[in-house]
Amino acid sequence: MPARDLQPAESLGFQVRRCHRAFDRLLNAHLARDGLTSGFWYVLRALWQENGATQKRLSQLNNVTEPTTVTTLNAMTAIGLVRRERNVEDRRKLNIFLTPRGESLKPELMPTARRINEIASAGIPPAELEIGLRVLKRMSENLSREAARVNATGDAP
Amino acid sequence: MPARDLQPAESLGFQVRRCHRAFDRLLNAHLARDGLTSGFWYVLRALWQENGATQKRLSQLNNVTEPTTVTTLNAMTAIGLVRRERNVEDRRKLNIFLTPRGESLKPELMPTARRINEIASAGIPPAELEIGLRVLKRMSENLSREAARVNATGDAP
DNA sequence: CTAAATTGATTAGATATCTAAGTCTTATTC
DNA sequence: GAATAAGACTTAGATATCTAATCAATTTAG
Repeated sequence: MPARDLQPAESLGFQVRRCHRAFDRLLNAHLARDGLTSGFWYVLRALWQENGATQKRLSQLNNVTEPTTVTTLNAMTAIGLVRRERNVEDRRKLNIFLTPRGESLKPELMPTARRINEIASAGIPPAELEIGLRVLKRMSENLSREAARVNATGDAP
Repeated sequence: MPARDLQPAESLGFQVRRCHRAFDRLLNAHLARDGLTSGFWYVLRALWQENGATQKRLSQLNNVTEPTTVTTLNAMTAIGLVRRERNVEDRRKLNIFLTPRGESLKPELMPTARRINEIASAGIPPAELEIGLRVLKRMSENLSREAARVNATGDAP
């Protein structure tokens, strides 16, 4: 039997994208009141966990490219959320540190993040949320591995 | 007991974003060979299902704003994938139709989409994939509803 | 039946993201 | 140990996306 079309509604890629847009829009709507964006948010969050991370490390944590991180950090430095510090052992590296202002946003913003996750999760059994999270992690791994392979082997499909 | 920090790894919003980046990168890498982008892809897919949809309808299906759809359709029209046709009953509307070229991409691109979903799903039990899909759909609904509410009520958190 | 509100599409301007290429530093190799 | 390769960051240029404001057609209310 011929495989029937993969319907958008049944495509994981489609639904992940759709869900991402929904999260991102609501998150930005909340952050905009403080003059922040979702891009800033993900960097702040990484630094709250791992203050002093390099730009490369931040890129990996958020799964964005290094130029994207550069742009975001430029904007964040300009408004005084973070500062860059040249690493003395390896002068290629820059370590990124939170300013007091960057630190101080944590108690204000963490509840927002929690709240948005709660809104998203409403009415979904905890056991299913846990599986959903596991599936997302595994898919990210699978896709990143394939992207690395494609890059390495010069784009074999 | 004070709620401990919501770790990025355990945040649905974070993992959805991360996974979206991974999907989008791999999809774009494949489409780039045909001079296409993931934005085109989602419009094509919607039209394969619902040829003649209005721009507003396409925006809703893909959960992007109308200006985004306009930009995407301009680019797609320029390279001859779709054409716009003024609706005669309601002249505010434009119906979007696939050109023969737009039609013809389907048999080439559908297997690619299927393949990327397979890569993403590797090693995940079907039952869990199904739950993952259901969770994503429900979260999209929850978040869209909240975004609509926030817009309507003038931004009450 | 006209004035006001709503709707679909667009334009304008901003931010985020990507790829490709460039700079400077460190590591490797002959 | 000088030449070459690799690594971390940056710059340049392109696309996608968003919000806010505008335009034209239709619907709704007085």
